[in-house]
Amino acid sequence: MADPTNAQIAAAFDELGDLYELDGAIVHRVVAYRNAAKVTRDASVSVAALTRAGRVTELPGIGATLETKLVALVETGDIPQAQRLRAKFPAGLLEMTRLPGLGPKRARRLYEELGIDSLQSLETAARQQRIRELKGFGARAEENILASIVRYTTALAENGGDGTGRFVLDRALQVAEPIVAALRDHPAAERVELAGSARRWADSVKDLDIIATAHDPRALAEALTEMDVVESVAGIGDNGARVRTHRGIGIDLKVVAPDQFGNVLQHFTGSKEHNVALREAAVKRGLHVSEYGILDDATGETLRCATEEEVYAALGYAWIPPELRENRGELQAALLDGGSGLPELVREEDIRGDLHSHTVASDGRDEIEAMAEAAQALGYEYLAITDHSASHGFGDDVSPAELEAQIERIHAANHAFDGIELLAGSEVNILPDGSLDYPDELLARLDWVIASVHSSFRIDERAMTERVLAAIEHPWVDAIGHLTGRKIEARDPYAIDVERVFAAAAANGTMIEINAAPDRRDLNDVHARAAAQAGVMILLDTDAHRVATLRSSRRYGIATARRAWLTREQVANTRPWAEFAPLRKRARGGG
DNA sequence: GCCGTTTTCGGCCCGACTGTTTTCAGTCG
Repeated sequence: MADPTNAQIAAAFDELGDLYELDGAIVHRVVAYRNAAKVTRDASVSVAALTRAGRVTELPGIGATLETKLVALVETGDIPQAQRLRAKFPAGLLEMTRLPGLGPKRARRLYEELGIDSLQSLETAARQQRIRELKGFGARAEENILASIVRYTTALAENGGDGTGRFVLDRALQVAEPIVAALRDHPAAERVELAGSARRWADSVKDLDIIATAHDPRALAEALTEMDVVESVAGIGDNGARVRTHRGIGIDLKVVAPDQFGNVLQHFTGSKEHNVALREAAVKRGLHVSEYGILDDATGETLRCATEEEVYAALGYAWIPPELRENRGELQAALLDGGSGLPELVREEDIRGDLHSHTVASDGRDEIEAMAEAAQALGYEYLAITDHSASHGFGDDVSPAELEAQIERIHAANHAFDGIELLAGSEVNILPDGSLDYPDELLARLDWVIASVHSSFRIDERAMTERVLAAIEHPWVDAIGHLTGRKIEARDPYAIDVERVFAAAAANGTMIEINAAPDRRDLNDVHARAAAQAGVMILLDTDAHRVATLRSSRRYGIATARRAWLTREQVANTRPWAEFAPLRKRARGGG
């Protein structure tokens, strides 16, 4: 049996936490499981392998008890305590706790006192007005439960996902950025900042938080509610407004006092895990952090901060870029006294070229020349044209003969354009057996080859890993594209042993891209950090299929790189062409 | 269940909101 992936282990911890919570365990025990799930999900090495090596308690939040459970999970595929609790609580009960407003305590009472064990029996009981008979429940509770069930089930039907209703970041920013700009332009506004997971550049967001200060808070709140994008207003007052846009995304505007702006912005930027860790560390120094200020036990005074820099400084830290605020070591690194130092993160303007783009030769929309002009407009020194290969299908495949003609076209364009190097490339399919779909002689004639998986996603982890390793070891493969194939909020990554992949890529001098397409961002932040630590040269590519995305996608790749703690040096295509060219495997004698 | 420049036991971030209460538990972010 294959080892469970980190994602599978994390899911097992989450499930056990939920089950223990239903079972009435103290909250700290439940939190311990949720922490362990997150640590596992964020781990850059195989937690199963660490468990086998007897080293898993080196992970923060994993102690002797969880180690025992991990051993059982790795060796038998399940955890005995989970089996026991699953028998005790029906699966429908866990689903009930996912309804907003219905937690483990109340769900369990519904189960024990009314025998309700599913969303269906819950709905029936609410309609029959049997729930109000329970002490602590009333008619309002029945209404809310029915409304929650409707929202939950329609969300499930609409996005086919888990009903969490998250938005890929670019969709959310398309809404958020014009709103923030408009609020900043409003005469009543002083400061307006996006907060929350959008400010941290997370893969997806649930809703949008905007923090502001204003001469006339009410006027600013009204300005938001009157915007065309707003579908409905859930609330408005002197402290802000809460609205829903036509796109279905909720926006919470908070207008706060200027001397607390830093506290509030820091609090609502999160992440939750970052804030909890920040506060726990502060308590040990007699400081209590909240969105209103920092209460000092010694003086009884509350420090209010107009800026985030003041908040972090008061707690002994350098200001931490929002992309790093995930409790992945950033607090330790930011300590003013004894920290190891935060990395100088790569920036959008550091990028000097793009190594993955498409044209009309395959499924792109624009011609070589248009893409070249767009790249030049971005100040790039190089652009690789990498259309799909011979077996791509969808009517977009490029036969070997067509590729030969494409090489000529690209080289001709390269002569026509001054100041930019146009690379004749290809995004070659990695076939299920690990072979490529062009002959080696043709691959050798190209200036650049990026190899990707575009078919047979569901083969098992071992086969997928061997498949990609074959490409990594291939002499004419310079880089690997979108390694895990995930589509954010739409398609899970395929099973692949990223540790083996990164080790092989580092050993072979094969680069791995962060594909910047906003619905891919693949490598993800955790993988990209692990890859760089393993010595892999990271690329930042847009996979642009048209002129516009050559620019517009780039910042999502940068965001992932920054969330991965990457510096400019760790991203290969921050280098000028003269330095990048010899880094290609084919230039290093790889062929 | 984890963890240790106040601890191997006794702590574990902080506050708002909701609905049901008459002082609060549960839930959420």
